[in-house]
Amino acid sequence: MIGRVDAVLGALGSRAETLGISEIARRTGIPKASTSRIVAELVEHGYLERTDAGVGLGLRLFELGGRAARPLDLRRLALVHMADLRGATGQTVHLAVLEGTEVVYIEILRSRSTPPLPSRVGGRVPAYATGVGKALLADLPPERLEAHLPERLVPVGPRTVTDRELLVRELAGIRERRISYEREESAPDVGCAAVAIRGEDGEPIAAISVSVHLGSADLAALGIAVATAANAIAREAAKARYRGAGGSARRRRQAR
Amino acid sequence: MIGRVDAVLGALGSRAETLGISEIARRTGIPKASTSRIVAELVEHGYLERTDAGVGLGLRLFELGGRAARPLDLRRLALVHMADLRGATGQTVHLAVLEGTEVVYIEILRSRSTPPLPSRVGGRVPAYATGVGKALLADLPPERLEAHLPERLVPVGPRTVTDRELLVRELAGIRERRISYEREESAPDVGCAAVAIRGEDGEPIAAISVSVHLGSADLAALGIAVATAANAIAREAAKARYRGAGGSARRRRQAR
DNA sequence: GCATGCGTTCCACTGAACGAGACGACCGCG
DNA sequence: CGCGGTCGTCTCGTTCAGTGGAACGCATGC
Repeated sequence: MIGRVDAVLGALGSRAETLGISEIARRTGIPKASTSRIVAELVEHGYLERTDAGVGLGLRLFELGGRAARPLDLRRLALVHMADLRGATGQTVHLAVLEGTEVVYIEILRSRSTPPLPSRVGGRVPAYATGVGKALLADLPPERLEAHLPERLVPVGPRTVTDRELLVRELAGIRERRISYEREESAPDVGCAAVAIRGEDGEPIAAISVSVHLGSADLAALGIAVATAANAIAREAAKARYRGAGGSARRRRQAR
Repeated sequence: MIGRVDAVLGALGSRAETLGISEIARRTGIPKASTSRIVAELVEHGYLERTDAGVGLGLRLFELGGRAARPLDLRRLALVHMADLRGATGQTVHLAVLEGTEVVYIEILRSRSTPPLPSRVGGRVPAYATGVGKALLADLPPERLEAHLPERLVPVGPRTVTDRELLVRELAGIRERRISYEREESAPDVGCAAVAIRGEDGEPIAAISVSVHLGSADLAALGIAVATAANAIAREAAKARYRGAGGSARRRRQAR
């Protein structure tokens, strides 16, 4: 049942649109009568809303979304340091987490000096094609890397690395030097320096980055500033005993 | 089933905390075994996350929340005008919608000149105790007002109007002059001028306000600026054929 | 060791969820 | 205007997904 609810919500959330019952049914593969019933119940509870143009995601999600634990925690830890970094560099600053094979943007402090970026708070981009994503992938133990790479590396931007071996080698380099660079891998004309942030247990919990017009700034110099901010956030996380999400067996063992 | 899911999500969202299964069960009245199963399924789909401290709302809600139709639409219509208003007044600007007996804040552009406000994007406050709420209540047809007032008007701030007749009379005055004022009804030391924004069909779709230290500014003068911004937003809404949420019978009739 | 509380799993039960089909409303087209 | 197609909702017999009490292992405190 929750799978069906998720499918309906996902159909409406994938492109922030309103759809009719029949179209939702087509997209989710759920029969029309069932779709109608599920939608009616979701509307009743505020998760969906009816408009003249069809059904859209409802205010209840907006309210609950603002209370999601990880964004709240990470923002609390990172926001002042992000603002510091934006102040120091004059560029757009991102905070993102790794989720499956993608990064989800938690917070974006925008600057006019940076080109318009396709990134969106709450949005997802394939991790391998972004600076923050590569920083996070590089910080994983090698045996866990495979789970976070899709089978095929599809081009996202003009210079996305789609060769798996090349990418793995790049990640090894990032692991060594800790700073990840992106050059037009996710969007044209965009460069970026990113660093993973570690939680109390040394595991990566998020990554922070500065984005620029490619070629307009020295990425290596920016990388040092980003690493500085990442360290400050990591220290806050350690102080708060913060470790991100996941009650996994691995973490359970370490805690006991 | 969706009612139970909503109860679980609501228990975790009401105070942005993490809880154990047993505590969720106690708060929702759902038996522990069922709670455990529902939680497991919600975790599997990303709506909840497990941490060391318990279960919290998950990233999926964060992602979907950012795609809720009404906040997206209203922000698109209102954001530049809100920024204009903040620029002109130097104060914090709110955008809110009426939902049941409460307002939900859609966007808040904060200013340092305004005292720290308890309002929060995605948060709820009783409508009768806020400037934006009273503006929206006043703009309702009288026969629909009762549905948006709670049985008992509970004090929220030091000067909340808790006498029903007094409030109804005040709403009538707001209906006449259109500008709603708030003086410490929702929080101490806070004054506010607010105006309802109408959609294409003339129905109230949201309200916009400026908040100040009470006594630090002329609320009537601010009210005129707020009305100016509300008009501009209403014009955008009309241009976009925007009418807010609700596929009600009343609206259906007018559309045909 | 005992008591208490936690979270998970099991399993018999049942009623909530299910989907095919019907139907009225609406729309576009000839 | 009639027809065909699509929409969203409702009906109803079916069934299986969801349910909750009980059991259980684990952790904690006394």
